This record gives sequence, structure tokens and C-alpha cells, in this order.
Amino acid sequence: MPIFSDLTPEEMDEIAAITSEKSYGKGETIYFAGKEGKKLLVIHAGHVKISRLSPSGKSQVLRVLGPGEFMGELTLFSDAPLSDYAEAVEPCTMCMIEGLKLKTLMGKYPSIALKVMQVLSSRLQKAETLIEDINLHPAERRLAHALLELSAGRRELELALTKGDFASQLGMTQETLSRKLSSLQERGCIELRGQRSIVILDRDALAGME
Amino acid sequence: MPIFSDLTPEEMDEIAAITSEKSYGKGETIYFAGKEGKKLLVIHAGHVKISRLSPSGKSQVLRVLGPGEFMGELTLFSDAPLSDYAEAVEPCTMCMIEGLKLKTLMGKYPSIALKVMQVLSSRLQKAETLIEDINLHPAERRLAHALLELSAGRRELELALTKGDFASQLGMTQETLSRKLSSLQERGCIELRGQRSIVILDRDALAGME
DNA sequence: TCTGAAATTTGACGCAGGTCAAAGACGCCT
DNA sequence: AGGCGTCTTTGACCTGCGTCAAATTTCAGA
Repeated sequence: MPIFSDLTPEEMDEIAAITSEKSYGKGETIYFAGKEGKKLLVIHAGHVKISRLSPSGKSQVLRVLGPGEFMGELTLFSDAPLSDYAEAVEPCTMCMIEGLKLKTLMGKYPSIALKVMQVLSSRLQKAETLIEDINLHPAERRLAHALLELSAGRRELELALTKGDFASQLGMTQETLSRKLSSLQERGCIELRGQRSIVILDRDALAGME
Repeated sequence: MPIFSDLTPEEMDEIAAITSEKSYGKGETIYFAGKEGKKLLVIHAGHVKISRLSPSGKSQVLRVLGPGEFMGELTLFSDAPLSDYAEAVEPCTMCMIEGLKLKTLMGKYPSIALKVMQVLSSRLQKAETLIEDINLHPAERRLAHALLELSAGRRELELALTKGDFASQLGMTQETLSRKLSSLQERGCIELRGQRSIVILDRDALAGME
């Protein structure tokens, strides 16, 4: 569990003692906007989709979290209610830690606080990069860069969500994503395999996309 | 200095001892992308514009910070170089704290770490709201909501930046902002006074904008 | 007070990408 | 193995907002 990775085994035990576990089935809602949180949730197994629902019924996917990552931290520091919505995209198990207990823990083991700050920073950086991209760069470039990042050097990548959700996360519609993917495939940059898998054929072309 | 507001006077002295001060003139660059940071900068007086420059020469304004707010925290937690750019929009003075010393301090006084997490969370929330807004809502709505937020209940509000920068922060072009503002004025929702000042006339109309 | 550079406004125009709709593919479940 | 619901693709169309350009206003500094 990366968030506690700098601790000794005894300290880990101390944490395990104040932690409770819970499971969610595929498609199940883990929390939703307005619900009072005050708990940190650490994913043990499975993937979770974090999104926002606008009053008009549309939704904006913010991120997908996997094992070791955590959520719900926003409500630990402010009284504002949760503004987003978490859903298990596959069967999940997670650990819950009471917000107050976590704060005490952070006082005792500063490395936990540092880890949380690290994650928050990197989420902030990502969010700001997306804002920049949406405003200053065309959809195709966003897609190309996202593919490179998701592939993480590997030749083939597997999407954790449906293309519709992936499109939302990139700030475009499902239809636009589909068109851009087809176009990249025609140009020999990628190859689509089934619904969730993409093979990267020409890294340089993707990277050099303006 | 809000970030240290939960400390006793003696503790404040301890901090003052490891702090150095620096001033910047109007338009001066405080730091820029790629520069190695590892320092936290707390604004004492003046306003600072944080933005990103894309290779194509365009820029994306991320936020404007005023007295008591801090920046540079991103580099404290990761080795990634600074990705943004800070510029004094008016004469500024600020305190600098060495990253390492700050970490030690946070270990000693957890309330500092909590404060930092709080600020990071709220920035993240804001960034995500902007992403949602850009993708799901029209420019006019974004503008209306931003005006309400900036006014903070007061009748008149003063922009800290030029309209061009304000537009960028809202994710639209200068021209679009100008047109939307005119349109709101024609409809009697607001009144424009000079270049930097706006009077809110019809709060409800702005709030109810879909 | 004057003046020039910077900021803002306004107009004309085009297009990237959104919307709506319908057909097609995939893959889960029994 | 088959059938059905969900996801995806494709097409046609349209519009919000970006772009370029030129006119106008503002204001800081002399």
C-alpha cells in the first residue's frame, strides 16, 4: 500500500487496526456528490472511476484509480461536501480510514502527509495540463499524448474504461474520439484491437503531433 | 501569514529565522518552467500571476495569488521540474523557505502540512471544476459564475489582471470574453467601469445562467 | 496635459468539434 | 452457441467560438 510504504511493520499494524474493509460490485456507486465523506478510501483491488455529474445530466470523468491509490481526501481538509462521484468499474475491495484518525496518524508519521501532498500535487499538475491542452491544442494532439502516456513505453495498451468515458476524460465527445482513433489507424500510427486494446505502431508520429 | 496561522508566537519566530525575503518589480519573472525550485514562496504583498507557456507561444493563465498565498509547492514533492511560470503583476515582496527546512517544519508542526494539503485540495477542486465547465458548459455561464465568485458578495469587483489574462484563465479568448461582457451589460446584468472594474447588477440572472 | 503603447472592442469569416440519428460490432450471459 | 443489450462507428449537419484584422479606448509616464 504505497501511501504507507515508508512505515515499519509495527506501524503498519497500528494502521491496520483502525482500518475497515469493504467490497463493491461492478458498477456500484462508492460515494456521490453531497454525501458527507470524512473518510479516506484506499483501493486494494479493482479500478474506480471518479467523475462529476452536471445538473444537465452530462458527466465529466476526472480520473481512474487502481490498486494502491486513494480517494475521498478532498473532504478531509475542508467542510465542503463531496463534489464528485466514485463508481467501481469492476469488482473492488478497499480500506477505509476515518478522517480524524488519519490526521492523528499524519501528525505521528509525517511521511504519510508527504505522500498525500505528493499525490495531490501530481493530480493538480495533471488537471492543469489538461486545461492547457483543451484550451490551446486540438483534440488529436490530446489523444496522441494520452495514448503515449497510457502505454508507458509498452507496445500495447488496455483501456480501463469504455471509449465513451475515455473521451470524456480527454475533454471530447465519444464521436470525436472514435473519429480521431480511426484517422490515426488509417495513417498507420496505431492499431485498434477489439474495444479496449490499442497497439502503438509509430511512437514518433504520435509524439510529434502538433 | 495564513499558512502558519495555527502556531504560537515562539514558533513563528523559529520560522522567521529560516526565511529570507525578496522583492520583485511589476512584470518581473519570479520563476519559470524548467528552473529547479525546491523552495516555497509565500506572498507578503502584491499579486502574482501563475501561467503556463505552450511551445506554440500561447499561454494559459492558471491562477492569481495574493498576500498570504503561496506557490512553488509543486516541486517540493516531486523531482519533476517546474512546469509553470510566475510573474509579478505588480510590485511584490515575498518570503522564501528552503524546501528541506519546510519539510522538517511540517514534521514538527503538523498543522502546517494540513494547511498545505487544504490549499492543494482546493486548487485541485477548482481546476476540476474548470475542466468540467469548459467541457460541459458554454462560455457565458463560465463567465457569469466567475464574476459571482470574484465579487464574493460585494457589489463591485476589481480584476487583478488584464481582460486578456482573465479570459485565458476562464478558458476562452480575449475577444469572446469581451463580447460576452458586452452582452451581459446590454442585458442589464452588469456594468463595466473602466478596464478593470465591474459592477454586479443582477446577481440572480448571473447565477441562474444555464 | 499630452501622447504613444497597450488593452479592448467590434466585425467578418471559417472550422473543429458538438449534436442527432441510425447502423454495426462486440461480448456477456444463459 | 445464440441473442440481446451495450458500446462503437459513421454520416450529415450546424453552431459556438476561435482567428485575423482594423478601429477605438484607456492610462501610465513624461
